[in-house]
Amino acid sequence: MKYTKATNYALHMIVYMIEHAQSGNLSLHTLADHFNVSATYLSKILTQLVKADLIESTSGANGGYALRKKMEDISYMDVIKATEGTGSLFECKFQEGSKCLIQNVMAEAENLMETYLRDKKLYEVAKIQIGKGKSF
Amino acid sequence: MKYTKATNYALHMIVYMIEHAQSGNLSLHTLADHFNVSATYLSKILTQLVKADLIESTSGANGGYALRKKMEDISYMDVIKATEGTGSLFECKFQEGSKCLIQNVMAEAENLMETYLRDKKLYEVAKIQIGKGKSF
DNA sequence: GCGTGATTACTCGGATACAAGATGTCCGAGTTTGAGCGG
DNA sequence: CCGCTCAAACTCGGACATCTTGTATCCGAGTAATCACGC
Repeated sequence: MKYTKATNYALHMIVYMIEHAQSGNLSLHTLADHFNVSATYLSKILTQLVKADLIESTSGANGGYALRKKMEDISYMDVIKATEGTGSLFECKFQEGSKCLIQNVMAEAENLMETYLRDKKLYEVAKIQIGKGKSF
Repeated sequence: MKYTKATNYALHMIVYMIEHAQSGNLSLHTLADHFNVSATYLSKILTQLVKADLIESTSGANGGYALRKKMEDISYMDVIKATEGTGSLFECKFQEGSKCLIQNVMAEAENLMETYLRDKKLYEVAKIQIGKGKSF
């Protein structure tokens, strides 16, 4: 099990959008160029972020993507859930519900990671990178 | 990202082997029957556990699989590493090494889960299930 | 009784088939802005 | 100046194509115990 590339893109995308939050809408093309990804593919990922209410999109000329949620509040977990989907990492195939003791332990472990990532905000990274003048 | 079925099987397999540790070697066929999995497939998983030095296999008549590592010491993480492979869950595709701040945070989160699972031993589950007379 | 060989009960590993999910492309359709043009 | 149309600049979503990985099967080979048989 690995995090998908989509998650990798999405996280960097949000950081980039935080850095350029004052520049108004960012077009798909701009983002795709900057990250060197195909625009059509990137649009799929951004759509996921839109559905998760992290960003919003406006179509038509001068349209594009912009943050929707308050930038200081966007956590790693927000983004990960959007791209990886909700649902536990481990599911016992032998017993239904939470009867499986192994599954309970695994869930506890996942929970640990999850709360950590729910507290960590992407804003922190963006701040630092703005200071350094870095782009991603 | 999800844990694979193989991990699910492997964890239950180890618990079962702890419960039946006194019965000598457990044949592939016995295990496959009990968990209702094809023997050939299960053998692949067990081979991974052998390579991770968690269990040992003896071929020939009366052969089979038995625990190698001290049963009280086998952690969830031992098994997971064996089946899922080592290596981080998240790898930044833009920057090499640990230059990516996002990756560092993700690694920290993973580390949290990992240490938890390294402390948790499968022996605990086996003990409880022996008490209940359960099989998995 | 004692070697020797065959049989039986096992695991090992490569090759391969199959399924699912991640990755990526194509294209047609909808939406908003703004420029151009005629009245 | 107003209103109309039209093109340009955008995003949206479905349908695919492709690649990778997990899941699973088949089969031939190797290994160890045990049984049978002949001496």
